[in-house]
Amino acid sequence: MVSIKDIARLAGVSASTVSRVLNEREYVRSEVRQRVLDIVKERGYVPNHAARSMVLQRSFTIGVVIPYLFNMFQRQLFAAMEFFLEQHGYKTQFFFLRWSESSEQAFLRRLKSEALDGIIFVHELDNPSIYHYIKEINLPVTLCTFERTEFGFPAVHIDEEASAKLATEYLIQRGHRDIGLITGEHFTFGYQREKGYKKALAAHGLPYNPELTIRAASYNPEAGRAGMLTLIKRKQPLSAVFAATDELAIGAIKALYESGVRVPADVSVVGLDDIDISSFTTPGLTTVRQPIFEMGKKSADLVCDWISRGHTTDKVEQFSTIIVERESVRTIG
Amino acid sequence: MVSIKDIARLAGVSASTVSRVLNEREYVRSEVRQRVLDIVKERGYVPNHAARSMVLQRSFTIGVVIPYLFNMFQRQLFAAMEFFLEQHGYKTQFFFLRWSESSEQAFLRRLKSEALDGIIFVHELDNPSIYHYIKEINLPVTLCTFERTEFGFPAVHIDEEASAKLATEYLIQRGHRDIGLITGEHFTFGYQREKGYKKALAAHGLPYNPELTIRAASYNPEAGRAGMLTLIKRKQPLSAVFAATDELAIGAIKALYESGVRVPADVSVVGLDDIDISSFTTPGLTTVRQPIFEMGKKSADLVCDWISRGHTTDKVEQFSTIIVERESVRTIG
DNA sequence: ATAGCTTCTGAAAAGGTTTTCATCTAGGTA
DNA sequence: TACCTAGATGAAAACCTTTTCAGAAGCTAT
Repeated sequence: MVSIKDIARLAGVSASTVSRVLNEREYVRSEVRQRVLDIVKERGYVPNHAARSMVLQRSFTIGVVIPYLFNMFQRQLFAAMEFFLEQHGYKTQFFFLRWSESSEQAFLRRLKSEALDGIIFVHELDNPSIYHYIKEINLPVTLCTFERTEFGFPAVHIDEEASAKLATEYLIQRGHRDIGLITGEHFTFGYQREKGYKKALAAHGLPYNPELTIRAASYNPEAGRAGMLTLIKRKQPLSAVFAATDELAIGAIKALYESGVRVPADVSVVGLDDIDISSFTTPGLTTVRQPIFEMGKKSADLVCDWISRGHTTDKVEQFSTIIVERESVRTIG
Repeated sequence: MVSIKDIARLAGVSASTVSRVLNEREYVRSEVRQRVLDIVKERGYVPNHAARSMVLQRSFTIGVVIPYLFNMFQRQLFAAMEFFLEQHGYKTQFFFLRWSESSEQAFLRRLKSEALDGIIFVHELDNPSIYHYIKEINLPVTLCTFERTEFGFPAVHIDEEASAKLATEYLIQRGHRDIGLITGEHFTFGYQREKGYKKALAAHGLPYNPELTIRAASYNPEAGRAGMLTLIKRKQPLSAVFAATDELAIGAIKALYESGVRVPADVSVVGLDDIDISSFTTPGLTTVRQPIFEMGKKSADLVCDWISRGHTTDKVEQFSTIIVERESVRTIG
């Protein structure tokens, strides 16, 4: 590997001068500059990243921290983040937290060992000690899909509760009274969406029947399918289901189909997220759209803002959500 | 940030000794070792990654290079790779190639600037110059989803052609004669799968009708939907479609459904990949299974093998594929 | 002629680690 | 007693950059 010293020697100048040329500093004769540039090009010289990041005390990379459930929603979010982070000149480094103490420790170690320039947290962590640490070392950060106002971190999110309420009310307005819920555990959004569902019922004077809610093991289609199957077994009156994520909804529809229940003729289903596969299911999934791409972009912009500005902007961006009507809901009565 | 020197000072020893303790070298009194370890723990010291990687001339990270089509197949592949790479003690760094000359140059620059310990290439690149360069600098590498025997790189892949042939023959054996093809461009697997389709027709004495093949703009559901729509417009006799990827198939089914054509009653569809959403579509997608998880694992194992062994194993692992029967195909006649 | 700028350049330090080499001590051997 | 060896430790070099500081050369203003 060719180093800056090699270039210096070849050009008959010092390493400092080469560095000045490369970093576009002033005070170097244009004739010298050209000579150095030529040699750099000829030899294919590229600055060593480790050396640079050591002396500069930064790594030009943003960490994206995410609990290990690598689903379709996250895929879309990542694609957006990576794209815009790169536009800002940063590399993206993913950290998949695997929900164990040791994985959290490992994360903290990596956080210290690599001089990350910033972090995006996707989904809320169980253990707030990490946030305290980040706060303490004053590392640029933004939260994505949730907020924690007490830390003063910038955040981008939707109103989870209101969105779930919107989905549920959509069903109520179409005459549904016996509405099931399939949600998951461990993540705040799961609980918030459950709360939104309950609020919708309450707002319309509908009783809450615990027999109609399923707390699935995860948020993926398989969990949705299993959840729907047990819901069916309970033999409660049921005309519609709100699934807390589109993936759960897709699984639920499959379970209904397998059980000979027609969607939406017999049971209606609405999801939340609007991942891109949702417009390709049959029937098309009626759901609440979360602007995934824009949220990814905004997250990237906010960390980079903090970094370049040198201090937090403390900005919380709440994106609004809308119903997107497809074919999985019917109007009754 | 606390450095090795701080620990040394605190423990009343030299930095060398601390380093020896941390790297589990011999020749350090157990009493001293314990003292150092205690202080390391107390201060939360973690070695600086940039410094280590500079002196060691390695980065403990594997690059995963992939053309920018971040689809569901790749999501599953990534999840597997990242998981096993971490088990081997490596970090994963993704490089999304965005199909421009400049993006390839940028990739090469990053390749040189970060001392990657190894690379996994997913999907074949248009431009073989990168492979030549890798070969030249003798960087541990493995190819995933394709092979290039002339370079002697280890590879994990399936027989694309045979798998497509298998899918097509499955339709032929069920009495289908007028079989459409929806594939995509730019990627070798797309062309190989097309070839497999043609071979199946030929092997069974069926004529190849170019009016029945669609070369879609991409490999995602949207492209599949658009492709199917134009195929329908051509008004050729058609009883089945082979879609080169499951995502294309999902889009095709949607288009059929929108056009009032029943699947599988009127037209049968088979895909290839068996991504995990395929068992959740309605009807369930009959497809050819590619062992995605195992392939991801194997790719990780092979690079790590090369690294630890110090020389290439030159091993090409061809995974076998099987039909997984679901509900999107009917038997006629 | 002197002092004081400007422009350009190089030497050297710094950043945090690993490793080599040298040194020191204690114990064993001739 | 003199010498050697093994174990334990520290000093210093090396990895590759950037940046600070100092100095040289050429110019302008006094």
